[in-house]
Amino acid sequence: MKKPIAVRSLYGHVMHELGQRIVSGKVKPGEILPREETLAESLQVSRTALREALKVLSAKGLIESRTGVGARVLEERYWNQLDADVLAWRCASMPTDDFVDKLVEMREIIEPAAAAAAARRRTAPQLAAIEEAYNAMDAAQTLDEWSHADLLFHDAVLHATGNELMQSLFSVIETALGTFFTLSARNAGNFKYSLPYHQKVLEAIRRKQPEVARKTMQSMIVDSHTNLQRSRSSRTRKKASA
Amino acid sequence: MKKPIAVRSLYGHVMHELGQRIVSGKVKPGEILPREETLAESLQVSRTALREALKVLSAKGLIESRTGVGARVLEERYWNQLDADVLAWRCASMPTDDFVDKLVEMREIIEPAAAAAAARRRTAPQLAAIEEAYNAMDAAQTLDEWSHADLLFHDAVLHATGNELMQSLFSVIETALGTFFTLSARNAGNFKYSLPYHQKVLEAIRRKQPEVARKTMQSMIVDSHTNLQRSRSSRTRKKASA
DNA sequence: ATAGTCCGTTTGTATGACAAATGATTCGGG
DNA sequence: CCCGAATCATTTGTCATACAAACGGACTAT
Repeated sequence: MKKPIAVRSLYGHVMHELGQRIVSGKVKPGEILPREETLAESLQVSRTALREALKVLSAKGLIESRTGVGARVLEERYWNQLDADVLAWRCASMPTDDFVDKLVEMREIIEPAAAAAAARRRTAPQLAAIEEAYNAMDAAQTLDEWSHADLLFHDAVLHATGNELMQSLFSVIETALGTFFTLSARNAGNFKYSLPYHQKVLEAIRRKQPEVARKTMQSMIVDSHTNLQRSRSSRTRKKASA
Repeated sequence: MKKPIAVRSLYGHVMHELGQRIVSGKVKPGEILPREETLAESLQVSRTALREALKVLSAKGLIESRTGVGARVLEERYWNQLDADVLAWRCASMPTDDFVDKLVEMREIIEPAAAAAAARRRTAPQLAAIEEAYNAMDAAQTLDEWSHADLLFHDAVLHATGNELMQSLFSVIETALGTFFTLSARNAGNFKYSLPYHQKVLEAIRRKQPEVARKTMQSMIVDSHTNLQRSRSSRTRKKASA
């Protein structure tokens, strides 16, 4: 789930700006950022605000500051790739096909297992939350309403596993679904095509049938991936004919 | 893999102290921390250092600072549970059996899938890295050497998936294995008992046999979980007889 | 050639000041 | 008496400045 507040403070803007520069590759791993005073000046903020941004970027594993040397951009293997901000920055410009595939692979690993665990252990209120999300999906009139309810559904399933480590993976699912909605926005005709899948998952979790839940969730993801590839190839064709 | 530097600066100490207080439950979600000036004084640091610690804790989703109100501890669902620090704080005092089970569940979901993906896509250098780790495990004389090599092995497998999102889950495996080594330190007699499993995983990845790799990894985790439960029940018995 | 020392550079920490936002309190009108 | 609006105290947000500490390269003496 999203953090309560999403407003960006001054330091937030700076962090966003620098984070995006790093993730997008405008500054590459190994490079040293300009010294704090210079950076602060070029970004029009005080050194204090800049330093808070650098501290957070450092916590996300993007940079490492050392006395007397400066802030070095770390290699990608040190990046906190599951961090919601890092994921968002990678999707800021149109995400690579390659990256989309990786997101889907993560979903294929996480969500079927989560659905199975939820079917085994869900409590009544957890089931109710899933059902509520499903009903919202059913009632959705616009793509926006649908995508919001869809996120709620998948979050509720993760929550129903009763394993909070699982739920922290929501950032990955959120990014994957967000990308999917963006890419498939043009063929918005039948955005509710996956509703039956969701219903089957809900039913399997209600009836405590782990393997049914797992397989159905698996099918849903594979299916949505297929759809994505279709819209991807049409995009390619469009590009080639242009 | 660990970050290059592990030394703790002043702000690091403060962050560690406050983070542990929150994760351990000494201050509970919903509570407001003392005002910055007071906190800084009681921790013997300047407000500057304190604020950097608070910013990072805020980035980890543990707290939320609001002007005129103070820093509120957020509910656990907002915590960045996969963060290496948060995981470490949860294990700081002897981890709950409940938490260990959750770690194992994550391993059961992640690692078999990772082993399968690695068997499908590993490059020659990636395989070499896994093999090197295996050889180090084989040659290990002490529990320390073994655990270090073991971490390298599992990290190399994650790396061989070619999916960097996968590799960021290493923090979970690291914490799980670390806990395992701690809990099973007393019966350190045959700490190398899982070597054959590792060999089979290595071979399956070498021969590009995804399903063999998946199943073997799965068995290894189940087996180590069984071992853990054994040492856990002996601990319980000891406690009961005391 | 090499080890040790010096020195400039850059981050780390401390301090003091003010701006901005929040929530409670007070005041005024109905 | 009730309710809304202005006011005020409190707390974080941002800025500016100063100095301490660590790092790396240059320089020196052996």
